[in-house]
Amino acid sequence: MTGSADNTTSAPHIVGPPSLVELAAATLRRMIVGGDLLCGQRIVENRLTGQLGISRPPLREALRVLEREGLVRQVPRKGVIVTPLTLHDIYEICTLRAEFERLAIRLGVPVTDPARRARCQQALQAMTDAAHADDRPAYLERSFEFHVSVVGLSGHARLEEAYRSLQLQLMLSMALNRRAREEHETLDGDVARHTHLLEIIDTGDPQAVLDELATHGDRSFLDGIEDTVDGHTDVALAWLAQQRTS
Amino acid sequence: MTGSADNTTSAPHIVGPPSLVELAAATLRRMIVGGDLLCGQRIVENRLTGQLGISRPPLREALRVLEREGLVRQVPRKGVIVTPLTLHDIYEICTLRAEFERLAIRLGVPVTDPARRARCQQALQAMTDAAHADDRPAYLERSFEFHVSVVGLSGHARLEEAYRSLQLQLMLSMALNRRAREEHETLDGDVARHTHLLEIIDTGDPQAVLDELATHGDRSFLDGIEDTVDGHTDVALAWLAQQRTS
DNA sequence: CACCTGACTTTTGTCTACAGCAGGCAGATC
DNA sequence: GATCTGCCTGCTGTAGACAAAAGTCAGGTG
Repeated sequence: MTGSADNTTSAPHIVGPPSLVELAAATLRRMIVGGDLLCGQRIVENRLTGQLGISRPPLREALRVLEREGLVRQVPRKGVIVTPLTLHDIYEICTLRAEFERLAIRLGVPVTDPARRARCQQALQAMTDAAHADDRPAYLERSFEFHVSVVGLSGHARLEEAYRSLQLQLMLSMALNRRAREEHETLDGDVARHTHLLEIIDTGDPQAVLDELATHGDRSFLDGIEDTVDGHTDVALAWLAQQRTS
Repeated sequence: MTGSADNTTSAPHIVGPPSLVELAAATLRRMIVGGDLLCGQRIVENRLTGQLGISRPPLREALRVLEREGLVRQVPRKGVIVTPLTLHDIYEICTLRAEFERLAIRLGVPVTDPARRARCQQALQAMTDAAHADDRPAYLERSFEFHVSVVGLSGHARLEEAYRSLQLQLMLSMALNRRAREEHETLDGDVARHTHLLEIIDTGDPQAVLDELATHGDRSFLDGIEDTVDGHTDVALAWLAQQRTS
């Protein structure tokens, strides 16, 4: 009626949000999961403002966001540190992430909305492109988005958000031993595994997808992880042992 | 070695954190779930600074926190509004919350750590006290904490956190029709139901707890909810119909 | 009479500045 | 020589102020 006929899509923002807060949050996420900031390392606000070229208020807001995402921990009057992960934390992250994936598959397979399926396909394509370009940082992000899109098959935005947070923390865990990321030689094999996963999803059989997911995970980063972290809970140790036997 | 012998507990902060951000966030949470701020209502920062007696930076940080919790929605350059809930949102919130509870029970029952069991008992006691004092706002908060403590039986802090966020959004949903909160006559009956739940937990049978939870929910707030919200997805409508038949 | 256009007001986004607390270090005392 | 106390630096927490963008309303024009 009042013009603007192409506003049918419910896109919240057509043009990227120029908010310094989100920019800073995104940059900090990359720095943390990329290993530029180590677990337990203290983050001094004034230090980062100079590094990012912004002022303290937006940086502080970004840090609040990252705190809610579980990437940093804020102690009042003391400062903020990159979340120090214990073995129990890693156990929590991995198991919950798997449970969320299972739940999403249970709710979202067989796929009803073609748009969701298309989103997975698009993410997989982006992954493939990054693999062919041998751009490992980009590949990691694309892989991240693909997994999120798979969880998005459930149509539950809140589940997707919770999963996104856990996935970020998983990447933080993986950053603990940098070695595991180097030995991740076969990007193409990884792409093949994900392509296969999407194929199984297309069959519409939830159980088949769950079975595939059970063996899908990349558990190489767990090698020798108990030497680099503290917090050896008994349940965590039992879980770790079970992960290695299967 | 260097004195301070009683520092065995890993308490992060002995004295409460006097951070204005957390204070403001807590106050805003109460205002939102209490119905002082309605869904979709716009929040003007300067308005609230005068109301809370604080400055804008801490308020903005608090709003970022609440945004991550799903209580408010921030649109760049436009402002922040209380999250407008659709029927599909309510469907998401209720189903995911139930799934998280089921997951927590599966992971946490039978109870291994006595401290977790004690926490539930303590929360239940606080609920009972609030019921006897007929303090409904306090009862709502205590009930909230009890449910969180039950999920905490799983020992998964991240699951507990995700559940806490969903529970908050559920309270936001309940605030949609204020009538449901008034008709909530029998506080004592509610206490009895929760006491019964804890007793079943003590039996150590997860399936029994799941069965109890299936009929435990307070679904009265769903009455006529489809008239007060938009976003009638087909899955949401189907779920709503199913909720009423069972 | 309806619509467009312009300036105005309100509100958000950001920056700079100041107050208060925590940790470290030097000096004095036992 | 060891320990305790007082200062001192640095950082966080908060406040106020400025600039830019969006919404609003009045006025003019077709």
